Amino acid sequence: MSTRERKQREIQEREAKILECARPMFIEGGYNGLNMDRLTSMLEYSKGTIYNHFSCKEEIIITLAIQTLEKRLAMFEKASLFQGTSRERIAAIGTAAELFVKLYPDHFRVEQTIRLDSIWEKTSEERRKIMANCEHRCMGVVGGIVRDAIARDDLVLDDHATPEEIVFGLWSLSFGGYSIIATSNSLDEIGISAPFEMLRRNFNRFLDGIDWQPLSSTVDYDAVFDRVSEEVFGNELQQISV
Amino acid sequence: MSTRERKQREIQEREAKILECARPMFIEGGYNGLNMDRLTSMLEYSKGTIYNHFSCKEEIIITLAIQTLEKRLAMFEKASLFQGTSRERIAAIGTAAELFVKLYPDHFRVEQTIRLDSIWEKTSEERRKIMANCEHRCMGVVGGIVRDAIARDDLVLDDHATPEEIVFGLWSLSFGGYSIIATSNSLDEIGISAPFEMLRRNFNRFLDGIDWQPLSSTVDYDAVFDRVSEEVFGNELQQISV
DNA sequence: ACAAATATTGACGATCCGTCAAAATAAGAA
DNA sequence: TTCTTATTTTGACGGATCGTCAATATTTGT
Repeated sequence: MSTRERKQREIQEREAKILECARPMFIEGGYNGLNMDRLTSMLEYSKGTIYNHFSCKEEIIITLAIQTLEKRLAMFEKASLFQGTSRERIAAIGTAAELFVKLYPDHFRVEQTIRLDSIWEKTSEERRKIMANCEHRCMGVVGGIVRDAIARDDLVLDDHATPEEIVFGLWSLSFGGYSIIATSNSLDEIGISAPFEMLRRNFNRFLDGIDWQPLSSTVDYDAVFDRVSEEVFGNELQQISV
Repeated sequence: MSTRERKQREIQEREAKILECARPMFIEGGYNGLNMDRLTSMLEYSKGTIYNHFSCKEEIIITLAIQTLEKRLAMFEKASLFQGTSRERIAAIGTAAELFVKLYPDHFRVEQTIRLDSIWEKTSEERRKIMANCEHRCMGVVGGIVRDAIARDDLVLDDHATPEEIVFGLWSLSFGGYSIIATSNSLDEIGISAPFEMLRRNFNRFLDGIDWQPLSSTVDYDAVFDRVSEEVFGNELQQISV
């Protein structure tokens, strides 16, 4: 029965090939750039075979998104294991987020596309769940650090605030910042140069705002960024120049 | 020569009609939902006439975005005239941003679509400039308040920080937050209920983080939100229930 | 060796964008 | 008013692309 296994492996490999071919096409020209006819002619498989793997174009795109979301989750989980104060650990998450954006600069465009309702509607419930799962686990990792900070008295939340509210804040700030960086043309012109550094400082301003100890006035979190980059993500970073 | 003027007016009116018809189509089904053939058959004009106004589908969509961006700019300018401390005035901007999102809930989807590279590329330089202008002026309004706060000693920036950096922070936080609210399904499940209130509190956390006086611990900025809503935007709000 | 089940193919139908030659209308001249 | 010229409007059509499905090829089981 080894033929059965071989067949399965071949199917897996083919799926990987399809995605490998589709990704640069999408990066190049977005939703319209990913052309099913061209994809067909570039691969050695026919239209029908590709449609056996993915029931529609949108399913390919959401799978591209899932691929990178899984990388992000892995990076967040690695970052959360960083040894240090709770504030250093949340800084490590910030580092992971920034390095992720730089390692996979196309991810935002894929995710932005897939979130358009007209496209989202055509994706399968199954893959949507995988995406949601990735996201929830990412938030879970961050939430864990917030709760840990509270447990260690590094952070005190006022009356009705929840850890999720803080996670939402960090998420908003990062997501918004990276979206602006990714989609806005000519930030320079409006006085925003070195936006990544700006975002990092704004991240610290938010954390200082909730009095998450120790404050950025007493600890150099840029140094933490560098340490995390090297100690935790040294491997990943060899491929690019930050 | 009154016929010439009449003709011009008719063209203006027709353009308005096209956009009026296109907007609900786009809201309903996004980029694909805006169907040029259907648009044609719903209006009493033919395909060619519509293409005399807009050289392509994307031009219609960017014009929809510009329409609401102009409303936002007007709201920001109105908000910036609010009489009070600099911190109250920035709170007024926050109020304007939130009310804008609630008044024009479809704006984010339009803007998200237009920012996709594959669509952006097809828009005219002319309309892109109009969009950029709207955006820059919005940021200018906010920047003005930040500079005013510095001049009044309500706010002190550290060494290398610029007013633009603060604007970028507020922009990231708001844009990110509203994007998440608009596109994320089931925020409830992950512990984020009443996200607008959360975002407002996070907005204040950021401002407290940079020590913008007077802090939210001494002033009830929710009350300011209510005052601004009524005093400045009472008219606009009659049409909706916040 | 043959039958049944499964996988693959690519021509085709359907949809939709944008064009352009022809028709209609408006403007100007006689 | 009537005829000519300029402008505007029309909608049938070409071209591109998505997804289907009957026909073909391959694999599995007896």
